[in-house]
Amino acid sequence: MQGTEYGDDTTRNAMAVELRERLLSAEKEGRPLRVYCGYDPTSTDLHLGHTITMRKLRQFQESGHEVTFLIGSYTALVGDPSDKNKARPVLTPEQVAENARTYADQAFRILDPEKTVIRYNGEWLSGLNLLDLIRLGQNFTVQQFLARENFAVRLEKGEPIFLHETFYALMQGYDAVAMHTDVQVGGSDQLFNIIVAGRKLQEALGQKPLVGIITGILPGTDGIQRMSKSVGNVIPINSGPADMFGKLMSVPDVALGKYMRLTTRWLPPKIEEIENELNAGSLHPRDVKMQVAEEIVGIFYGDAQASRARQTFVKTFQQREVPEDIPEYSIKPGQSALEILLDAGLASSRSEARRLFDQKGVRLDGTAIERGDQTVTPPGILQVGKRKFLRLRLK
RNA sequence: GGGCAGUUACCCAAGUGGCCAAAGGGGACUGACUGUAAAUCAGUUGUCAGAAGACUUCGGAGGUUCGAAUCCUUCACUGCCCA
Repeated sequence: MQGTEYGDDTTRNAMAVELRERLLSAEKEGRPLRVYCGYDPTSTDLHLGHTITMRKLRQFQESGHEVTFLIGSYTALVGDPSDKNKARPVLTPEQVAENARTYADQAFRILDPEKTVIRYNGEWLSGLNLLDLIRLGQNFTVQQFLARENFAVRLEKGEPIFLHETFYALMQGYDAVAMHTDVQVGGSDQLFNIIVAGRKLQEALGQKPLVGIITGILPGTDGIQRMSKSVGNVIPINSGPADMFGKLMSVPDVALGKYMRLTTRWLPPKIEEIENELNAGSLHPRDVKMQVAEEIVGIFYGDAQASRARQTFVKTFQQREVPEDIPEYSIKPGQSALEILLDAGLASSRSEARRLFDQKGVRLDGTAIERGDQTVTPPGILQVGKRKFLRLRLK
């Protein structure tokens, strides 16, 4: 139960007991537990936050249980109200299909492809008719939904809560039923969907209620808010080793503990020791963060890449050197510096580009270019801000 | 269905006829500094323009006015109260 987080100890203990019982009974029956976690394809990228539950799934996998990576092709059409205080814009089936396509590949950076079952909940949800939905709804009261914090908050603030948002929990609960789930993994924001909706529906439909494994929530690069695409604080799995390393380094120091606990492979005693030394001042937060970054990049890209990413970071940002892998740009004759920025996508408008020049944010081989209408003679390295580089050359 | 309130830039939010490209906060960007792309401090943050200036923007459309984010009409959406 390491790295889990329930709202209260009673639930936690109950779940621990149930998990133990379930493991025993499954063993007697000679079958593996059916474990799943669902992911809604609301964007094309999975991010670090998603990987916490994926690593839990991996643990079950390694103990020989049957793990399903469920893509919420149908639930994504509704949008989970759990992770937001606002209604989520409804996605079109085309968008969902597009996003779903990329998910499985990314998931296999963590999960064992041989042992993972991939399913889409449209499989069974699309077959429900109105009567089925009514029957599902008979198991819940409006009060139960209004008691949920995110709905309560929105109600309080006078923000709209659309009826279809309440379907989400029903749909997810039905997923558990459709797959005869023994164990469901999810973040603590899923507490209601898992513990209330899933278990209740299973019981109502004559199944043994599942055991919920509730994991902690990873804050995003701002260090405070939960990592989520809509907040814009994500570290995507596919961001590449160097970029992932950098993004990890930009996470505020206060979030270090959570990152160590939720995303590294380190064991609790090691983490505690690090924290003690941090508090005592014998370890530097920056150095710890570097270790964390290297560890996490290593999980996804391997140790060699991780150590290269670290070196690149040190060179670029600590020693202010130019990194090795930078995009090239071929200058056209007579092209001004401003036009290069625009054309290379380093500025989105002429005004923005001009501001960068005014703020001395554009440098050629280390010397600031004062005016955008200057022309530049390649070869040379054009730097915009601290982290954008362009290797200029003549066409 | 009826009554009332509201819809402002990336987000939150002020502004109720000219001084409004529009306060403030958040975010983002740039710089300084540093221990890091953390923290802190300063600046920038509609577009086009080397300054002056011009143009587009305050839910949509239309109107009143020399002049509108601000007034009127209408449409759409949201909340609250009543049914």
